[in-house]
Amino acid sequence: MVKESPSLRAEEATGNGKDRATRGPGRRLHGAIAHKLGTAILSGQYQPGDTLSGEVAFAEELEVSRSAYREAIQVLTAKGLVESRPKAGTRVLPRTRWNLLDPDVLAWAFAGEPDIQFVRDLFELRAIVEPAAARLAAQRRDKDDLKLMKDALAAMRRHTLATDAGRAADRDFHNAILNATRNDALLVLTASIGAAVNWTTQFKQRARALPRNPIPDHVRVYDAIVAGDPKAAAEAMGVLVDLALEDTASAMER
Amino acid sequence: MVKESPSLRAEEATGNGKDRATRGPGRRLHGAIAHKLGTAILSGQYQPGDTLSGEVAFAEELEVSRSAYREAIQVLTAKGLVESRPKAGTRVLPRTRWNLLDPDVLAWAFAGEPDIQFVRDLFELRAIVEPAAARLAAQRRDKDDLKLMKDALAAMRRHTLATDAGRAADRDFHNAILNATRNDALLVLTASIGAAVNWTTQFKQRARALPRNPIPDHVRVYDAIVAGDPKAAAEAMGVLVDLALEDTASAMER
DNA sequence: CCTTGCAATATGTCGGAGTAATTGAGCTTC
DNA sequence: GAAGCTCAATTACTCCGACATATTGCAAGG
Repeated sequence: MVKESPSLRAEEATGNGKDRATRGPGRRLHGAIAHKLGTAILSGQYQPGDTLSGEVAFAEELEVSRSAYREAIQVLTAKGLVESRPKAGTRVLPRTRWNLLDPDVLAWAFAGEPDIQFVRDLFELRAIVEPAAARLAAQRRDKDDLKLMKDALAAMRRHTLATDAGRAADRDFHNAILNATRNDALLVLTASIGAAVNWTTQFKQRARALPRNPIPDHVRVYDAIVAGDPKAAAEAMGVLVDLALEDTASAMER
Repeated sequence: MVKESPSLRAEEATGNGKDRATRGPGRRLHGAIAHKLGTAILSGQYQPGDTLSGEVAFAEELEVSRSAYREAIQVLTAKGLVESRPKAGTRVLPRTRWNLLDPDVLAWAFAGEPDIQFVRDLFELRAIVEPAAARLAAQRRDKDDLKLMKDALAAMRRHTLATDAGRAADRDFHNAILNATRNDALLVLTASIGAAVNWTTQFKQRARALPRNPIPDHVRVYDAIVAGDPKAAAEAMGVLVDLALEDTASAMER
């Protein structure tokens, strides 16, 4: 048995409890374990069909109690990543069983080197859903929705997409659109994907300076929604997503 | 506090272990608890902001160990339904935090009387995604995909939608289309929604005899995909979803 | 080839020690 | 005297390790 000093406990031992509670990988110990195992699975370190042999062995290796490990496994099971059966051990399920749209799973998928094919799938889904959302928003928005969009747009103008505040404003803008659709299912879906994709945006930023000014494209979407023109809103959002895809794709190919 | 004789243990006490293991609400004890609490939350029995006060109190009331209750809470936490913090108790999160696209959450949502608005949201999402999926399938399908669709279609003809086998064939047909898109994200999303919606299909069946023969509509989709005509495939799938929505809506209004 | 017994392993249970956060009392300040 | 702040006690979650149980894969024997 090799002591690898997994540093799961070490994090706690440093007494830096505040950080762990506010923005650690998982706020709690089992959350940290779930994060560790989740990223290992998503990164392909464990293949579907592999077995995480030994409840006790794992608990010892990670230097945590069996309870903590068990609760982490419950989390992974709840997200469809693994399945535990007596005697057989805990096995990684085939990819089709994974809840790829779960925010945590998405976060784990993008924790390491994101799979290019998966990123493309996500953008494709986004290209399907977001224009449709813009269409619905153009039909159903009220004054409050428009105000939220306008404010977010103004914030985007003030800061740029290179800053945290700017990216937050971008998220706010898209969220305002989703809210205007009055569709909860659409909201949670796109919010999850958007959050994950924004991870790749930082990626993109790191690769090179922003190649174009995104404001005019956003304004076109906003104007169409204000005008209550569903067709124009969908088309404007379509080009927005396409451009984002282009930028990300070219950034990842280098 | 009312004693409601939770009967979670009683199920085990009857010695009917096989049933619980094969097709119970959740295969395991904590799964059963998660199902119970999950349906209670989804049905609005617990409102967002409410607190499930007391780990020990709940464990005693349900007559299970604290560990089992705790693992169930982990599952709910993983799905974004609740959040546990020391001293404050376990609180139900606002609806926007829920992973509404999680298969289990969907199942819980449809366990009782499904919320009409939510069903409409789901159909709306389906109406957005499935035609787009058909479009992609028409572009990317290969011979094996077509064979799967053809077989499923034949099975649908043999059995009707009134039988389990027929509904399974329907699912196979749609899954074959999703597989042909070569997009995993699309696959898991629509599979989840489809499964949930099929719950309402049984509902529909219970309400009245099937009002129309669904085969011709399916054939139109199939033909368009065979021909490699994306536009026609998307349109044909669009009418298919619309008709399903109509049927379900009229069935729920009575 | 099928059945049966064994053993390995995950599941369920329990109670206690530890820890973090809320609450309210007591104090200080204006 | 009222308002705001500090701090400690309470409270509930969190983690732990050992024990009991049930399921199942595997192998031996019919």
